[in-house]
Amino acid sequence: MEYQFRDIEKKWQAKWKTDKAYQVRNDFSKPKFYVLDMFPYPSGAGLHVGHPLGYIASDIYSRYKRLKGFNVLHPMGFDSFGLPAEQYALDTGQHPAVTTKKNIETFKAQLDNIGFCFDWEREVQTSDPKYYKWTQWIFLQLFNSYFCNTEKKARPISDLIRKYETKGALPKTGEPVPGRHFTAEQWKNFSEKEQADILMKRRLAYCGYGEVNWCEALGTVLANDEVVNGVSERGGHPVVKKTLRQWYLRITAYADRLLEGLDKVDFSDAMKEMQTNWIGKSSGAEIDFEVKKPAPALPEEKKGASKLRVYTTRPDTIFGVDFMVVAPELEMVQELKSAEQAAAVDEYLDYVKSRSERERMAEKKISGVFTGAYAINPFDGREIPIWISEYVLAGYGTGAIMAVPCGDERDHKFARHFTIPITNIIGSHYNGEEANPTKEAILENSGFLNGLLMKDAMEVAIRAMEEKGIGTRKVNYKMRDAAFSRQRYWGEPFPIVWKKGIAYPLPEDQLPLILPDVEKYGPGPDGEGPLSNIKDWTDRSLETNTMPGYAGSSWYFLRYMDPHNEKAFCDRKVADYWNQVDLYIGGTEHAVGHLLYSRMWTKVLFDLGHIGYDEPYRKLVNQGMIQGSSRFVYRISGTKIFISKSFRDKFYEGGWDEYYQAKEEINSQLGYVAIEKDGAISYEALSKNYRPNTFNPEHIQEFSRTFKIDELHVDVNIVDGYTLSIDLFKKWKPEFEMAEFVLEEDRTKYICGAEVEKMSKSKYNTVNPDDLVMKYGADTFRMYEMFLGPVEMSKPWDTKGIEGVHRFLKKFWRLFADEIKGLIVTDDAATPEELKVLHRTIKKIEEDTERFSFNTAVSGFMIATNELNDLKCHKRAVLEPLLLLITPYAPHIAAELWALLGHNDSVLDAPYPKFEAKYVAETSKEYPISVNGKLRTTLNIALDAAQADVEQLVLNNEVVQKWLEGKTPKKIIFVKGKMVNVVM
RNA sequence: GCCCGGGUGGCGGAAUUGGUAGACGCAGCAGACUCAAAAUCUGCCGUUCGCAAGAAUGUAUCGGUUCGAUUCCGAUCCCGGGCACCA
Repeated sequence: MEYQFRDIEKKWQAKWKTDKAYQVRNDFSKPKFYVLDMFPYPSGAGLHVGHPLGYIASDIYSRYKRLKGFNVLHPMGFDSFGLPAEQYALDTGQHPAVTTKKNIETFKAQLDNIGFCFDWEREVQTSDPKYYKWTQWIFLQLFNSYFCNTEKKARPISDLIRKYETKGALPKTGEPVPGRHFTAEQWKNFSEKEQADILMKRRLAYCGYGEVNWCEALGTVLANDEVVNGVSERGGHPVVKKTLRQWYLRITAYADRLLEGLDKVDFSDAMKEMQTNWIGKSSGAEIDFEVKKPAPALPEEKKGASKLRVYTTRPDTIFGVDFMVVAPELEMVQELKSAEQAAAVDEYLDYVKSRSERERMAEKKISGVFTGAYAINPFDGREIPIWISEYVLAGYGTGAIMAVPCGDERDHKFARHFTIPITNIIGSHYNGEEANPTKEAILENSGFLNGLLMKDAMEVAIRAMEEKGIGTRKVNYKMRDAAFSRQRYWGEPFPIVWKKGIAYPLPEDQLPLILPDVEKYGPGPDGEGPLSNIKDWTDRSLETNTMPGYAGSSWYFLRYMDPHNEKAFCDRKVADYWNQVDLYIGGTEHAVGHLLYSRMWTKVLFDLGHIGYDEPYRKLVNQGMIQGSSRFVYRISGTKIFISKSFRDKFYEGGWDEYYQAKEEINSQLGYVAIEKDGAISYEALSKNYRPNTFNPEHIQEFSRTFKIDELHVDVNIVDGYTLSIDLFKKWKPEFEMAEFVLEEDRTKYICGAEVEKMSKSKYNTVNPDDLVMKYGADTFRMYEMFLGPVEMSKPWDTKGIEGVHRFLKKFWRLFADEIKGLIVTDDAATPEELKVLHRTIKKIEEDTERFSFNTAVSGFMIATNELNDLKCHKRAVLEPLLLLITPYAPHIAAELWALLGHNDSVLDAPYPKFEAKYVAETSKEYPISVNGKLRTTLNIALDAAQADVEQLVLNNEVVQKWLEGKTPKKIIFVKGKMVNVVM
């Protein structure tokens, strides 16, 4: 009876499917455990070996928890709205729904092949109307809510309306500002449009005009996290700033709670830091400076405000301010420029406009211009020149800064560049060459702050400013509200109707608002989405934008709990039962996108009372990326001659001797002169490899040149390690059919070059899990992916090692069954030694599985199998528990053997073996004995021996005596059951 | 530039967090079985010296704490990831 993994796996997968073995019930009586994988975007390329890594880890953990008696929810679905499907539709005219459906089928087949325990009855697809009905519904919750700043939570917008109707909106202190503040009476007199505009400024999902990241190539806006280095994350197209009507999520309102929430969840430090940096909280002060304009460029009546408000995190440096900088985009620049500086300022503004976001980021040139105006330092009356420069961002703080060159690197460079005198307020901490941003210096030249430590001066300065009424404490965030609309087709339509410029939510009973079919997927007029091409749609005045990719993924974890509910996104009782995701597995690439959005949505749903927790994921594990290990072949340019790697190395890195040697060897192997004396490719080499009808001898001049070597990616699947399979290579592509090969000098192998790169089709370094499952079985594949190393670590894929894991499973099988005799398991009683192996293994596997150390757990199975093999142990008492231990890792082989052992129940629900310490207990132990920390010998010592006896035993030992040379040791150290150290 | 990780054999990686470094696997070498191959099994496998027993040395580099350091501290050098005019 051999290990027929293919038959076994097929059989059990079919059985589990008909038995609905993976069906999960909302059984409130059982303890629950929720394991979730970040669901995939179903791309056309299918799975490669990198994708299942996280799924295998979560699958093992789910199955383990199930054996431990938990009701485990481990669902899977598809993030099926998104750009690539639409791009594909644009190119081919195929409806995204069609291609998406096809891709999902491929994905599911591939996943099932690996034997995951997903309950497909709970599958969700974000592009399914039954699903996006609730995405739209949650959007309406966001639209119909505002963030209450006193309670720090979302509340229904109706509460706000009631407040406006009864109390209006008046400032707590000071004078009301027209346009911002109003009485209840005024509110009632506002037109509907005026009221709607005011409310829009508070809604959690709101529509507004703003600068957005516009990507012309994709024809849509992108959220900040979708833009990397000034180009789009997907496709790398240029991105420009554009002012457009857009929908936004008021995620900034939740900045503090998103930050605080990080303390309650188990994410890696790196992940927490990425989110913290993205939110970018800083505290400081806003300070008003009086502005003095000597010769205004504008007529007196248009002069406007005469105050400049800046934001700073270092109010303690107020006496070190040597100039002010205002962002060029700010309108107040017009008011600030003086008559004689007006031309220079205008010229600079033109220059700034001409520069793209990309240029600005790529070359950080120091540039700027003096406005002609001065600010007055409120404490010493000093006149401070006001400049404009692009290094100050309009969108952060007040768009204006006070520059302290001795303490800030950028200010320092600016001051140096424009030779602005620098005031030193930190004494010897400033060396005149470089700014020093320290907070530890004692202040000098700082008026009433003199002699104070900077850290302490901060408070003193803020208080003084508040007393004078010229400054206030202020917290700022780098994070901006998230752009929430896309001018695309393949996304959720907004359940919004526009009438006379007012956005009305669609009534709930009209959801879902179904995405209509379109004839063409191209953009509509004025940069609007494809939906604007549909007459029926525009006739109904429906919003023509669609929601971005992250809409559906922001709440999907809730839908899995109650996927077929048509009355609610999820029943409250069910949501309470399954509660938070106990374990969430996915890549780090979603750190500042998906994870932040989904945390925000959860908080909103919590605030509005729809669910009972405000963090979606209790623990997050980031699986590493599996990189591709690419292989290269080396072709002499213009020929079909491929040279093995060592020749390329000799040509590239070797000296003249190597060069001539390599050349001779190449010519000798080919049997004709391919490389001439002068290093040119011979006529023969060229003509031999071109078909006569395509090669014109007249072109000989053109072709006769010093040779170059082309480096070509070769499909890793036709390379064994580094050795190229020449037969397969010739068949791989028609153009290689006639290829000639120069082998290594032993003339047996063609060796390829190698490099670690991202796995991708174009680099021919992808490995399809289907092929490996076919060749070695799903169980081997699962265990091998885990064996590769810690789940969190990124590592290059190496197919070679899979043999070792496969050998192990075959050996494991042979503990139970024999080729000739069949099942060889006996009912004999286990020896103490065998029980020791078993219980040591139980302990190890359980600990390793709990702490996610699946690679060492697999090693543990291998060690146990080797040991039992050595002991020739084929006893049921030992093998049965071992079988249960391995079930989460290799469910198919476990199920088969479990059945062979005569069990009728399912191995998936068998009780997990219990570790019993008594079997591994020892009476004596071989102790390492070291002298002065150096290992000298070992001694067998009874565990219950008194310390004095052990000391005597150690001192009497002849090896120890030899090292002591008759001297008495200073002390003898006993390391808790581990070793004994004699200190001289 | 700033902030996180991390540097261990030919390779992937272990080391219960201060206690025999290199588990387990791959690759390699030698051998057994076989007409042969596959499969399987056995032994060796950081470096140096040695026939061997053994000894010395060794976890990026240098220094420190300790009876004892891959682990803790300081400095330096590399590699990976994130952020990048956020005042």
